[in-house]
Amino acid sequence: MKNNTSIPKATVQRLPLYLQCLDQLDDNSVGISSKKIAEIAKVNDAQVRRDLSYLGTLGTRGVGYDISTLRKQLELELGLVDGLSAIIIGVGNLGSALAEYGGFKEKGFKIVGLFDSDPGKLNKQVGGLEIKPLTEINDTCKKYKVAIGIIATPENVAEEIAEKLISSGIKSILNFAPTMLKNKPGIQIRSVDLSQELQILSYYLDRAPLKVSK
Amino acid sequence: MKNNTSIPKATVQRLPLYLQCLDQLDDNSVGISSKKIAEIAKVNDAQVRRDLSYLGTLGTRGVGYDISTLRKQLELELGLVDGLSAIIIGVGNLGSALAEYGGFKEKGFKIVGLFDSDPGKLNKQVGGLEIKPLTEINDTCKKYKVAIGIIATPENVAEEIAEKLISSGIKSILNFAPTMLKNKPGIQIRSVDLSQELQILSYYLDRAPLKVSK
DNA sequence: GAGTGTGAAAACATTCACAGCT
DNA sequence: AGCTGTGAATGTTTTCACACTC
Repeated sequence: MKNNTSIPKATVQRLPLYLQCLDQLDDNSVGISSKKIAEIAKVNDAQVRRDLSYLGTLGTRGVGYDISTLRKQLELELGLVDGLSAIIIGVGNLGSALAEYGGFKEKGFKIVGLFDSDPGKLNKQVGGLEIKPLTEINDTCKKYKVAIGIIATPENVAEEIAEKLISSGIKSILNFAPTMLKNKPGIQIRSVDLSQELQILSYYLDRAPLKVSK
Repeated sequence: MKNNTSIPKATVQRLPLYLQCLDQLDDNSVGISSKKIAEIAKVNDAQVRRDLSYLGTLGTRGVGYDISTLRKQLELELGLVDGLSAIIIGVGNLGSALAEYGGFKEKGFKIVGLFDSDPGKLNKQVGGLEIKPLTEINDTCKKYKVAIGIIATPENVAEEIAEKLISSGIKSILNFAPTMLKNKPGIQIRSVDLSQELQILSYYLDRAPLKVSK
């Protein structure tokens, strides 16, 4: 399929999942079928084929997908090829955890700055980086062409931090503070609210065995 | 609307969001309109009304929703009323962050146990709880009727931890390990993969201004 | 006038089922 | 025989638009 039209949102959400599936293949196999991916990702196999077809004609009929080609294409489509830089604002427990989280580098992201408003934390090292004051956000963004800002501050300052990030040229924000940031045009915001995840689980508690509207 | 039919998945995902919106109302207002909620939650206002209508007839035409009634109903529907218990397995950076994360108690969840396989961590206190060995998971689950298990271990042990949790009677798992857990019938699993969130943001980087399929 | 609740329409997403390639 | 890619069918979600209530 020729790729002019843009990829559906629902598909974009699953692409990282497929990438994860590939990483999880223990054996050194070379090819994989949509059925196998579907099994690991827990989705329908037609779904996998349709999703992957948005990336181009990647598979071989009767055979399957070449793992290395597929991985490359997924990374390309997701824009992971040239190691995006990110900074973390708020180096409390969560911020530290993120700073030391191995998964980011593994997936091609580079944390290039840690920032905190607490003077007591300045110059401390976390995950190999020194904690800097908020005033240096702008410089770091310029210097490293930072693509993504990760907010791990308390909720009450998240909004002003978001504005600071945007004024430093950042276009994408991953927000861990449990607050809804205001919409800014042209800025991508994703929020991960840990409590909300628990709340969703809570809804399905004990109802799981009953028929739930798919 | 009488509520026999079950609430759509997409709606369930948004209910915690609406709850968050209410918490965020700084002023001591008593009522709120779907339009206002929509603005904060960044969704369409008809969506808000449709979603809330699944919980019953909560609003008053011409007036709006009573905030306290609405909050109560949201909490009821999500099953948050009787303070669910959760345990955390893996007390590394992320596990510690979760253990000390205030948002959980605030939203009515109670962390009642921390577990780690590292003997060096045993008996240390984190967030007011002592770290226990994995062998005690089962006892704690029974004693506190633990509803939810939170996995914050390295990926390579996540699967076996999941099985241990299930065999201790846990029906809902929140998985932070970057690995796809196998499906178990009757068990609810939600995964939060931090890298995947960044990857999704990465896709929309610099494409945001272009027309992206909604 | 303001704002809900909801049919009906539109948009989007998933799944089936099979032709076509290896 | 096995597996992809994709029309067509189906299912789900969102949005419109308006009757109805306060």
